[in-house]
Amino acid sequence: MSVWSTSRDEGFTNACPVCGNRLIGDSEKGEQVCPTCGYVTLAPADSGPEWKAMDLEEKNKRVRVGAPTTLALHDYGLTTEIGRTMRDSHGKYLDPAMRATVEKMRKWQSRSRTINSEERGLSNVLSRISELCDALNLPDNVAETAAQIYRVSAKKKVAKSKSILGMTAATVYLACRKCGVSRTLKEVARASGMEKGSVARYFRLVLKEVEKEYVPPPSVEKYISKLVNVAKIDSRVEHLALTLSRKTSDSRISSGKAPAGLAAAYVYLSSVMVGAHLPQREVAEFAEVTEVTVRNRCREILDNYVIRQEFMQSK
DNA sequence: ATGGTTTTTACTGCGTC
DNA sequence: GACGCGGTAAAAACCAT
Repeated sequence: MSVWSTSRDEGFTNACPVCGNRLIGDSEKGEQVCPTCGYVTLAPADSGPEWKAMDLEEKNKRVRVGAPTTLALHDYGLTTEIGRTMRDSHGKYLDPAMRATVEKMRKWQSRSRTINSEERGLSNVLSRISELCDALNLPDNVAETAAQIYRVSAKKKVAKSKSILGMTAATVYLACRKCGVSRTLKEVARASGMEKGSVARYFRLVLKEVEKEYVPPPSVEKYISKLVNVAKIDSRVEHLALTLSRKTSDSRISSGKAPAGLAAAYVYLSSVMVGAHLPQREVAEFAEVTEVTVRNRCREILDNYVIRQEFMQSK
């Protein structure tokens, strides 16, 4: 980052952005080469008009749409280019094979540079977002939503100098909630390899800055369906759990309680009533809560409602 | 930061197979 | 004995203030 944002004056004593080693080379020509990885940079001060003009032409041919060329070209006054001199860092001419290689590199370099750094960063994050969505087996619409959220937060500068990992996890989690897909913060955190707490922090940030109003977590019903799916439970159990949940939707029971725990309780109760009788242990495990929580929710449901036979018949 | 609420951890006792 | 279940106290996590 510092490499890209330093001013022209001090930009020449920098470390290689690829491997971190100190760059060496001809500052008069404006070229600097990394002795280790071969990274070459050309200072904007030395970017002569001839190749600049060529680049503009090339750009106009290749790029159909995008930011104004001046903006895209100049990278805020800092640009990276592989020189055309075909000499190595000691001024010696390169052999033909090396010339070809460098020529190829230069071509790619110039192509990739036609996209400005902001867009490059954006596409990087967007691909990370879709990776995370893949890992979580999320449907396309969630990935789309996540991408949209990130675009907005990038535009609003919320993502500025924030961890890419944190932002991707937060946007994906928010997208899940917006789409009503039941993925817990825990699951998203696990898939992204982050601490739950830090994902939560980023999530709150994105929620506050990008999504003006509060997005409620998925309903208990959603959790029930998910739980039944992942645990491959009889659909009769699901049906009963859902009716049970609807008939007893009550602030006394649900307010302030983790939906996953409630869902587990409904599924457990239903499994007993239907005769499948899953162990609490299993239901709790699939719902990612503890047995204690399942018991507590069960007790509260049974304390507040008399569950009559009708529920079982009305399947 | 704090206090209230919820969840988890860890442990115990009970009945049944 | 092992297993499933119910309960409890205390720690930890969470959330609004």
